[in-house]
This record gives sequence, C-alpha cells and structure tokens, in this order.
Amino acid sequence: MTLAVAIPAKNSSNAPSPLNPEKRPRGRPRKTLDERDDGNRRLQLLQGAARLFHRNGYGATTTRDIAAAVGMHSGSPFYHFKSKNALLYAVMEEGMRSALERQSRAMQIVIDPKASEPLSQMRLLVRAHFDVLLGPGSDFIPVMLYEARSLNVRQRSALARLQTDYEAAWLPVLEALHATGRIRGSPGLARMMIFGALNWSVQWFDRKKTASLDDLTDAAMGLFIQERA
Amino acid sequence: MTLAVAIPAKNSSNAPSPLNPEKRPRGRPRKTLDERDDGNRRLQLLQGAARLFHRNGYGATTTRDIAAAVGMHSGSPFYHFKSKNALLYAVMEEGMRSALERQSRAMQIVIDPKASEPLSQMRLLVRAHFDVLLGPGSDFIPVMLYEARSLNVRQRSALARLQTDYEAAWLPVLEALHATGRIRGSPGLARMMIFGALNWSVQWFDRKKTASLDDLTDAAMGLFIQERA
DNA sequence: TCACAAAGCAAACGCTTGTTAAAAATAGAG
DNA sequence: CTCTATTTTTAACAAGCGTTTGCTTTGTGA
Repeated sequence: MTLAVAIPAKNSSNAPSPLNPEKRPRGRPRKTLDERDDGNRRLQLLQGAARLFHRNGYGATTTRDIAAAVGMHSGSPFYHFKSKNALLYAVMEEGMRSALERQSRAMQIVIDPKASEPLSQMRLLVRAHFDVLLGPGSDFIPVMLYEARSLNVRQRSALARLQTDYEAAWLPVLEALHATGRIRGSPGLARMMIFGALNWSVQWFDRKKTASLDDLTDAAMGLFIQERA
Repeated sequence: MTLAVAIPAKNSSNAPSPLNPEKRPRGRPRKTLDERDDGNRRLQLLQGAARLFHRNGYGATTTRDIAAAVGMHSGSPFYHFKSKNALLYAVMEEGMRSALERQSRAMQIVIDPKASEPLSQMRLLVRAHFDVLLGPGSDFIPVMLYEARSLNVRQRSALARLQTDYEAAWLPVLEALHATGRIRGSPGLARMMIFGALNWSVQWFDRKKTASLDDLTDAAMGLFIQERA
C-alpha cells in the first residue's frame, strides 16, 4: 500500500565539480518537482478541476472527467498531481493566493486621500470580495468555501492560515466603523455575518439576469452601514 | 440496464367486494408505501443520514455508514428508501417541513400586540431561523443548504416550492421595515444577503464556545436594522 | 397455533472509482 | 541523427460503491 520511496540525493548543481568532472547530463534538462509547476498543462488541469468541482461538487467529479475536460486520458492528471485530493487542495490554495493578491491590489489605491477613510476602505473590500467570488474565472474560491470538508487536517490548517491573512484586512476597518457608530454590534460577529452575506451570493447570483457587482456592493453597504446620525 | 416493471393492478380496497368476496387477507395488515413512513426505523435512518451528510458530506457518506449508524447491515436501508439519493431528498424535505412548522409556530404569537410590529416580527423570523439552523437536531437544513447539487431537477424544483413558502414570510416584513427606513436597499437583495448572513453561521457557530442563539439574533438585528432617526 | 406480512440479515453482483506501471510518443541538446 | 528527459497513452488493478436477491426472523391478526 504505502510506497517506500528512495530519497534521491539532490545534487542541485549541474555544473562540473572536482568530484564530478564533466558530468553535465545530455538531453532535455531535468526539472525539479517545483519547477515543473509552470507548465501550462498543470494550470489547465487546475482550471478544469475548479470548474467541475464548482459545478458538480468534489465527490461527483471523477478524475476521468477532469482529464477529459482538458483533453487528456484517464491516467494523465496523475503525472501532474499525485492524487485527486492534492488537486482539490491546489485549487483552493491557488484560489486563496489570487484572492489575497486581488485584495491587496484593491487596497493599494492610496492616490485618493478619501480612500483612506474606513467607509471607502470597506467598500473596496466588499467590491474586491464580490470580484473574487463572482468575477471572471472565479471557480476557485467557491470550491474552497463549499468543499472544505474533503480536506484533511493538515490541508485545512494550511488554508486557514491564508484565510486569516485575508480576514485580517477587514477587522481594523470594521472596528473603525464600529467606533464611529456606522456599524452596530461586535466587529467580530459582524465580520462573520458580513462574510456570510457576501459568500452566499455564490448560490444565487446570475451574471446575466441580476444586478452588477457594483449594484451588489451598493446593496451590501446600504444594508450593513448605519446612516449618518 | 433498465428494468421492465410489471405494473401491479393496485386493488386499493381490501374490503370484500362482489367480485372479491371475503378476500380479507390474514396476518399483519399490509401497509402501502406511504403508510410505512411512520415506522421509527425510517426516522432513525433519516436522522443518522442527516448527521452523516452534515458532518462528512453526501459524497463521502456511504450507505453502509448510514446503516451502521442505526445498527443495521449494509443492505437494510434499501428496504426503507429505494436509493441513497431518495434518502438525501427525504432528509431535505423533512428539514423543510419542520422548518416551515417551526417558523409558522413562531409567528403565531398574536397574544402580544407589539408582536405584530414589523420589527418584532423580523426578530421572531431571525430567531426561528437560527433555531432551524443551529438548534437541537438541526442537521437537516444544513444538508439542504450545502448538498443541493446532488439532487436531480425534479427534486430540486420540488424543494424550491417549499423554500418559496419559507421565504414568503420574510418579504412583507422586510418591505414594511424598508418603508419606515429601518432597512436600506431593495428588500429583495436584502433578503438574499440576510439569508446568507444567517445561513453562514452553520460554518462557524460552535454551540459550546461562542454566543447563544439569542446573542446571535441580537447581533444580526443590530447589523441589519437602521437605528431610529 | 397458524399463516402471512413486515423487517432485517447475509452475501453477493456488477460497475465505477482512484490509482499505478509500463510502454509509447515528444522534443530539446549535443 | 542520437541520446535522454519529459509528457502522455494505454491497460489494467484492487477496493469500494450502490444496489439486488434470497433467505430468516419477528410480530400480529385470525
């Protein structure tokens, strides 16, 4: 069952050395396990898996479905990912990384001094979050939100660290708004409920029929923020 | 693959008839498929399945798990439900029925005239909803919220009808609150977001550590309702 | 007590699944 | 072209799955 793996003596330097004179290998240079991640086949697999996991769920998606979605045969995905579960985790991790990037890019609008007001910051956070959830190519985060049960403990805690980073941007903003009376109730509970309100949009939002992401942002801000006294 | 099924001539009347004189069967009276629903083994199966579906997800739960959870052997659940999928649907339907019952019971507090105010009604709705989601024996609705993908179209639309009934109680209340300025934004979008905020509590609420359901209700009301001008 | 239906058990069936291993194709460096 | 590393195909495997079937036990009305 378990495979006994001989740990390779990683001779990381391919250059000739005194001990290894002129041992430069011929042929296509071997890539390490990390380097081969840049292949675009791997990315295609991630995207295809994300879309299928999002549409049909992790349990109802077979590795053959994923292979077929990118034009491969049944066994080929296992060259790029060592298991279906690793593929799921990679989808979620990729989703979190791009979400963090999108969030921090949205918050770096320092040009406008008004953007530093808590209210503007919150609007930026909400808008960025809707983009992450519903924008183009947004299958990754929904998968993370609704398939986390299929991860093991190690994977879950690794993701939790990224999620903590993501949520960290919200708390100071919510606390500032709470201090000025624009948000009622404890910032901690408020954050949970606000996240819930936004995340739920994955279940009902229809890109064609209903409102735009800006409309959603307006609605959310109107709902959560207290009007000026 | 497909089974040719001989349609039985349903002689629904067991009473003796001119054509069927004195044909009253002996032994334990046969129950129809609908009647046998009252057996408590079926209820145990529903509860066990709901708990497992809630904890591990539909795809990760085997029919053998469910059988073992109620002390049965592998094939026995199929005497009570014709498929795993039928069991899932039954869990969701039962969840919706009891949710509707709990909701209408909560709204029938007509004794207190203050209870007819929209604000009090909304509090009752929110509190009842938290009870449905997080109260004792509340595995059914979470399953419905997070496993709906595994239903077929017919099942989904049948459930949607029940969900419409459940949501129908909210709209007039939200509209009344909107009219008096206690809720901002379109009542339709507001309802979606409020449902999301409440439903998300399934993911993070811990019955032991965090607040009570009343605390949650207070927090939700504080977040959504505008203070008096 | 007897007959018979309800309920459950025990064992298997056929299929699908994730995964593997070997062979084949592909492509770049010498 | 040749050699070699990389990538994909191909074909299979073992395990687990939902489900079915035939049989046994249990309980109840006559």
